Amino acid sequence: MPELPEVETVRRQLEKVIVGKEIARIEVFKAKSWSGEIPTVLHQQVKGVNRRSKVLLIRLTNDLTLMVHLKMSGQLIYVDGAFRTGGGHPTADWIQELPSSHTRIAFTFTDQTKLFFNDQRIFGWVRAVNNHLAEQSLEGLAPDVIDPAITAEYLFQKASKRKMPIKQFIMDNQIVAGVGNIYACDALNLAKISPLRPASSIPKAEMELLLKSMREVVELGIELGGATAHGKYVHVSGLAGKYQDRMRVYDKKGQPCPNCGKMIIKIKLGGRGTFYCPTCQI
DNA sequence: GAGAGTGTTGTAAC
DNA sequence: GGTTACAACACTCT
Repeated sequence: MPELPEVETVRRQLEKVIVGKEIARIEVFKAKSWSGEIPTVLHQQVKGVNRRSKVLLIRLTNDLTLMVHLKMSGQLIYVDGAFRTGGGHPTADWIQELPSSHTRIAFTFTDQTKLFFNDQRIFGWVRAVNNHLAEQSLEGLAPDVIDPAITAEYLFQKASKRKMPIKQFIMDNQIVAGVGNIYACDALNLAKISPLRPASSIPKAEMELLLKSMREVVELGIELGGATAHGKYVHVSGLAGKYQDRMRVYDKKGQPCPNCGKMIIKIKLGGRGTFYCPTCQI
């Protein structure tokens, strides 16, 4: 689930439904998914919901922050009585009882609404830390790709000493945050740049085009509520996103390239599936 | 049964 | 010290 647009979508939906609510109860079903002192979080109100890269920051009244990372398969699902909130269309496997076998943590608010943290692969986590610690742990993260602090000049400079493939370069959170595998593949296709090119070989003008392309696909992703890739087993706050219908090359091996109509191929790069068009991405 | 999956992090080797 | 490569995390689906 988590690419930046998915996390931002969750953030926006959460903001609408949990700000102002008081946490009455926390059930931890999987110890590995949680860290923090539960009593410090109880009876606190949610002040706001922020995001930094792919980390959600749920701010509480006592200067504590609940940091949430969904990693590969996490979901935050808000349940208000019998209905899930949001806007959009529930998917078929929504008709399930919560907590489910993948529920790792459940928050209950004083008005009896609930927030479930589901995570199939248990890579994700929720941490209750004080604000200072939260900031500290985010220090190494570069600004988001949609942050004006990221400029083509900055990327060009950073890339100048890097021989690593450009795709790995733009997915490096210490360079620029928020570009995951799907959006990296799509941005490179939009910019017509081969994912294999060494980062240092990209001239400034092309870097400008690449940055513009990264922003374009990420912003489209946010607009469409993120992607729900690989069919059904991932949802955005319980609702399917629509970006998957607009993906350019990701998961489209053998299909025609949106630029030139030639066939998209799949390779492995840095251990990750990488889709691109060898005809026009050069 | 093998391999792959939307993400990070730690370690080891250059 | 900077950069790069790769395994590991744990589980489900193809």
